[in-house]
Amino acid sequence: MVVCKKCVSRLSRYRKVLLRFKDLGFVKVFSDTVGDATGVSSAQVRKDFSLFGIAGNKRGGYNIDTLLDKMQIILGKDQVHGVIVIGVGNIGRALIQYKGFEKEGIAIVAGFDINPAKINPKAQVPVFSIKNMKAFIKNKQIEIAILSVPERAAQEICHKLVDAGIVGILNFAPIRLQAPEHVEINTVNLQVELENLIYFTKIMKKK
Amino acid sequence: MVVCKKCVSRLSRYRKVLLRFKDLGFVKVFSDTVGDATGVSSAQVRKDFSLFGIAGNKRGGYNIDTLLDKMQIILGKDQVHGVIVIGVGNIGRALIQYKGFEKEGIAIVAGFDINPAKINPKAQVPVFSIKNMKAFIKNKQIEIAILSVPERAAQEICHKLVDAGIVGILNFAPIRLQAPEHVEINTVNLQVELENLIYFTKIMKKK
DNA sequence: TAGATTGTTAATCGATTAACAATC
DNA sequence: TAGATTGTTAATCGATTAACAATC
Repeated sequence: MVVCKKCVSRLSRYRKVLLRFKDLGFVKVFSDTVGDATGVSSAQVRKDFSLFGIAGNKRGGYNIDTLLDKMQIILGKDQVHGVIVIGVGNIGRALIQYKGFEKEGIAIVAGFDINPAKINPKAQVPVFSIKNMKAFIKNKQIEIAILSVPERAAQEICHKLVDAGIVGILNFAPIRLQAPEHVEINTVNLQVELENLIYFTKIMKKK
Repeated sequence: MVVCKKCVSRLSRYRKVLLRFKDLGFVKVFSDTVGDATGVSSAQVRKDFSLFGIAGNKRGGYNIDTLLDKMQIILGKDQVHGVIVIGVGNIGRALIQYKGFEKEGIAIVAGFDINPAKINPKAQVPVFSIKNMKAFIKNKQIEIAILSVPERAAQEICHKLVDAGIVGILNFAPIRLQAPEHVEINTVNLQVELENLIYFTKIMKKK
């Protein structure tokens, strides 16, 4: 088995519950404990750990601090990752104002918008004109961008981002972005999520 | 094969591109066309269609209007679904203000918050106290809720929602919610998405 | 008719789980 | 030591793709 998106997402979630366990004063955990807390089978937990080169002690489980140290490195938590937000509309503004990522090594460092009324270089998280985007990305060596522009603008801006050096995009526009192989794109499509819920709740009622 | 989340999500996406094709004046499509536009294999498209009981014409492809009519029904677009937002913080407010779902039969009809400062029953999308949540849900027969409260409050409110009759939850809190079998939960975890991008972009650089 | 596309079956692929030897 | 848990291999499960008969 090779490292896939799902594996990394599970790793994120393992880390989350391990931090909580540590907070509660625990020192070690078993694959079973972590599995229960994350809704994953214990076999899956062990397999994931071994996939990422994380070892435990037979009979002794896993030491939480050791796990967290390893995960820290794997998930790049040993450095702060600057992230920019393109499109300061409803969603974009929400993400810029959200403070929850800071302590997790993810810093939203700037927003960009085409609308002059949105621009505010003096704000805590400054918002600049899209014209300045490329220079900013190159200058600060930003690698990851959150794309929250209207659908019609998304593909063009995606090209510009890639051109400027962005290699990871969290896309909120409801389209499949075209980008080179080396660019990683995760799309969050809220309408699809809601339609999914509507479908399954409708089905449920029929039963 | 049975209908799974992925299948329904693909159906949503097929519908999206079909609307665009129709807009462009097309009358019929082939599994290949739809596949190309959505990044899915043509075999998958045909399989999905047949799974949802949608038939085409051998040699003649699929009629777009027929497809859209069928999908309309399957995805519950023949009625408006009222959705409420619990927690009017950054994300919650963004969703309440977002107007994009309206024409898709998804209406955000109210917000709820525990903070009196957030309450505003006169707004276009009114925001009420959480105390009124249960009565509202029962009264308006709301089935779907978007949960955008802080992590620590999420599980308790989830229980309350289910108790009031909610059967579908779009969860933005970074935890695995516990709920009865019949309740459908989709979780959007932005931190996990970003950590995912960080991991894969880091890997890419090593190569 | 000839050619192209659907609809479905069988083959493949990948991910998850079961099982158990290794071992602390 | 005896018992419990890891780490890994084999088995299973489910989803995707290939292939092709049916047919418009």
